[in-house]
Amino acid sequence: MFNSNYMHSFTEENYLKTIYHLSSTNSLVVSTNQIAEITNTKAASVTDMLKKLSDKKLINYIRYQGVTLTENGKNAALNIIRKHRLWEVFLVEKLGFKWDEVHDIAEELEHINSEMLINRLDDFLGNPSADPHGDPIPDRKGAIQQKKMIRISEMNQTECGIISGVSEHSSIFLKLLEKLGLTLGTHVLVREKIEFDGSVVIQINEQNDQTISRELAKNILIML
Amino acid sequence: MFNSNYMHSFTEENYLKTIYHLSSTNSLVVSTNQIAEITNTKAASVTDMLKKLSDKKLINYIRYQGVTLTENGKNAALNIIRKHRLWEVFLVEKLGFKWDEVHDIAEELEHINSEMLINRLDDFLGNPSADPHGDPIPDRKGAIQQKKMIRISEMNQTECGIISGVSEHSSIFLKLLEKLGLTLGTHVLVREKIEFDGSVVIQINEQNDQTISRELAKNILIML
DNA sequence: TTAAATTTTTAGATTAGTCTAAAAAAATAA
DNA sequence: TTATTTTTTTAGACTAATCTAAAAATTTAA
Repeated sequence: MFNSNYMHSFTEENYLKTIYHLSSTNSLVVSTNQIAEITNTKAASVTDMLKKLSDKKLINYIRYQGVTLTENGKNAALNIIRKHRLWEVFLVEKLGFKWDEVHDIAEELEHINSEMLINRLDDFLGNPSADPHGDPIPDRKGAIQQKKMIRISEMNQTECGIISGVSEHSSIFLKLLEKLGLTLGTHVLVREKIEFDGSVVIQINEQNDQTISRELAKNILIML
Repeated sequence: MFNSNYMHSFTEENYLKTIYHLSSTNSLVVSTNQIAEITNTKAASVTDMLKKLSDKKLINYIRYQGVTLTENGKNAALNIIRKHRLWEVFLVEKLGFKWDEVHDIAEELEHINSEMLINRLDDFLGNPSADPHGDPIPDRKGAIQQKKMIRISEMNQTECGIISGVSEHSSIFLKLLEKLGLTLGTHVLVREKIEFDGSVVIQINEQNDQTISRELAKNILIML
């Protein structure tokens, strides 16, 4: 019953997901060491798994040269990401979790295997287009509409927009944003950019001004 | 992160659940072969796992003599059963699944590890006392209030009651009950008991009469 | 453009959960 | 109460996913 043709093991799924994320945030071609770091394993273990995923035609793999996902591999990865993000919406919208509490639980739920389940969940949630962190949710065919967003650190003085995403998902970061009132949907206007340390003075929701560090400004995504 | 002290592997959890079920439906002491049959493994594999569970103090195990659950083992089993049944309620009540469709998905969901998740799910569902098949849901302390129920096959002529549970959970059986209008909450009166083959003539919801086989009558539970 | 450093792969071992075949214990029957 | 059958355990092997140590390939630097 478990692990039929079109199914992949828990571990294989995590590798595919990792390769997808690395491939879309860093270089298109992903290296063994990059994967080892994210999955908390050793390079030797990664090599073994890459051979296996390559045999299954889920990745394009050439020794010493890194990997890319095949069409099948990409679809599998997007499906896992779809499940992860839908479950996150469920946890926040229906069960009252905070946005910094849902990642680990969704990491488990994303491996539950039932297309019917996930499509019904999707409908139950009203077919949301983004998860609680603003990340887009692939539809049932794997199509993902990536909104064009810009980091606060890349904005110019007097520019403004709405906080629509984050590029860092750690609980410590999300809790801080919450405390500073920098949650999704917040209106941000750039008052001043401090050249010395990269910090930015912003106006929040057309009210108070606040200075945020470069580290913070780099990880908050704005839709203009 | 995975499998800390108080956590058990997917496989260990399934063994504990199986032992609990066998212990409460058959004899208190469970045999190696019984477990092998339910878990679809060989007796030799079961013996290996029994040693492991015994080392972890989850079962009382004496070679050649079968096993019982320890207090810890019983709590672990009840927690898995709680999760399984709450997820079944979720699937039926919130996602519109039918009662014969939820078992396999709940088999996967029951292994998701988060006490907070399951307690919030419990609240979200309105703290149900039974799952879609009428099986009682243990509370967060593992307490389970077993309703006193009787099989239709054990009822006498002229006795009546409400269908409140089933002792068989296969899709084929549940679909049949659905077709015959014998779902939970249905009122049943015993008109006649056919001695020859054990079939029973029943009146359904104070309306039409119907004859059901012994096999069916044995697996429908009534609250008088 | 060779030498040094880094990255990646191979070789061989380990663990969890499973298997088959054979041995040991217990239950049943003659 | 001995012989036969059944159940359970042991012994030894296999697979997936991991590891360490060492070898091979690639990249960087002198």
